[in-house]
Amino acid sequence: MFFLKTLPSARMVEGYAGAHNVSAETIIDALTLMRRASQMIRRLESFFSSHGLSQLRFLFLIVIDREPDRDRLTVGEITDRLDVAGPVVARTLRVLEADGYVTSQKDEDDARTKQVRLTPKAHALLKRLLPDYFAILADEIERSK
Amino acid sequence: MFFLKTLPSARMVEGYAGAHNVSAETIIDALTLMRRASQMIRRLESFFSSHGLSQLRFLFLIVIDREPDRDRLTVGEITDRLDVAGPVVARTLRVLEADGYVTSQKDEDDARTKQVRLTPKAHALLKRLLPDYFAILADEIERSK
DNA sequence: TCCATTTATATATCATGCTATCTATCATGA
DNA sequence: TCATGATAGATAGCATGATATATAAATGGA
Repeated sequence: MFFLKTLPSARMVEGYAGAHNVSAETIIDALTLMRRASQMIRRLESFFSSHGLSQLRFLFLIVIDREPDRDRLTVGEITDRLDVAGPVVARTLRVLEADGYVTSQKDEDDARTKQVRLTPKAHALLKRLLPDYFAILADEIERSK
Repeated sequence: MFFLKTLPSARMVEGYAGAHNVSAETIIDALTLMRRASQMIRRLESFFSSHGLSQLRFLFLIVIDREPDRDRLTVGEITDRLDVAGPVVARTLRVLEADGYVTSQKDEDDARTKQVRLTPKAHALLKRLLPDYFAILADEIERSK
């Protein structure tokens, strides 16, 4: 998350020592990118929160759901696809399982690995949330044009 | 922060029910925006962390430093400029004060408000960090062109 | 004047990110 | 075959975001 409400002007950026190597415009572009993304993420988190989820829990479900030709992933495969540390995945799994969105069971060939799959409740939730999710993304892109 | 390492393809987005109201391309644009910003923010946090700071602590100092014609801000003014909740500002202030980057004192006219100003140590730190900060922003913009 | 309201900031507590470390299981080569 | 190292995942504990609430000072109308 980026935490500045009002970006500096190009003049202000130029005023800072060290900004002379790069164009102030480039700096403003970078700050604008982070600001826009942060506003988008705040809105998404608020949306997910109103449905008892979070962005991470939603994406956790999505990466399983979107896998072609498979209906389950191991914890490690989920960790590979999500940009968070392993322990966060482990805890998120515990929460999603407690909430009845996923089930997990030991792999029968390798007792170290755990297979995670979505419940019907999760499929129903995704089906319900995706249209609004896409609508928010589209709206945020539109509004900044 | 956005937590997906690999974005879905346009085809995959189209495959999801509800995506038909908006173009898959728009959705990909939004996801790309969040992904790029998140990578940028991760890199910045790592940079700040290696200097004993965080993005928030850095921006806290910046908003005071960049104020024209003033060398101090109240806690409320800092909260107005930063996109975090009040209690986070209060705690960040405590940390920055303990680290010797800011000093604070009660306003003499209004005992409720507290004036915060940068120490010479903070000015020196900003002067040292800003060139690298701008270089990272510029590099991240370049790399995604 | 004085009590009710507003304003400025701090405290308490929770949720969730991180790194470091642990346990259990598997694989391999002397 | 069994000790060594690699791999999968979980646990411990910290840092820092959020919301709800408390405290203290200023303000303003009866």
